Amino acid sequence: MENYPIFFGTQPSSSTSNPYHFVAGASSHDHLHHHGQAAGNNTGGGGLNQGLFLGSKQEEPSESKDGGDDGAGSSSQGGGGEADVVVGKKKGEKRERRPRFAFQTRSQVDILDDGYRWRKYGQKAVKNNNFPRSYYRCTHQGCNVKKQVQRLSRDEGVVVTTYEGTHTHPIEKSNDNFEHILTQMQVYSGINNVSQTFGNQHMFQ
DNA sequence: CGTGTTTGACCGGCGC
DNA sequence: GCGCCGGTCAAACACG
Repeated sequence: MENYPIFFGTQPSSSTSNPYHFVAGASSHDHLHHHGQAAGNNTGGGGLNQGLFLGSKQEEPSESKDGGDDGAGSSSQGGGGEADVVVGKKKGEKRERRPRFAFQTRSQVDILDDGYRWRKYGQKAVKNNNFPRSYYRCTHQGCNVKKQVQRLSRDEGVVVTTYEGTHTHPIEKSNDNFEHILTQMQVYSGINNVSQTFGNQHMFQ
């Protein structure tokens, strides 16, 4: 994998009941997007409709592709939380650029349910990592959003999730877990190492 | 029977 | 040009 601008603060955070701990990467020019419908759902405490996170794009000179152990070793990366992906098939065709957003979570489970339905379409063992990387695709028709889930070999409690693309449809189901996640999600923006905690979903609109 | 997972093959980009 | 490596395909399989 390339060098994603992921900020990763290894906080010891063993805060108990919640299995998820977000440590997300974002640039100083945060441009979070919200795709879910505004209405809440009838789950009482729910009401969170969460779209894909989008950061600002920032080209970054990738160092060495298969350099050191990616993820675990290289923790000093700066920049936005989004990288452009070229999905060009033919030379004549315009190359489609889709946003990427990578973040890391502390989770016991590999699959964190973010409210969308994902279909697994591949799994590969990557170099310098004992754990395989899983490839998922959104099952909604016409929605090309993909995501990769990878666990760090160094710290198996850390799961790196990389979203690619934006959902063109509202979220399918509410997720109390994800809402709970958001409350503890921390974004390390920029060089100042300023962390910011999401307290509510108003952040995403 | 519909939907999602598993898993080896295949392919393209990139470095040497 | 060749080989490595990451990403995707697709057929078989599992499960409700």
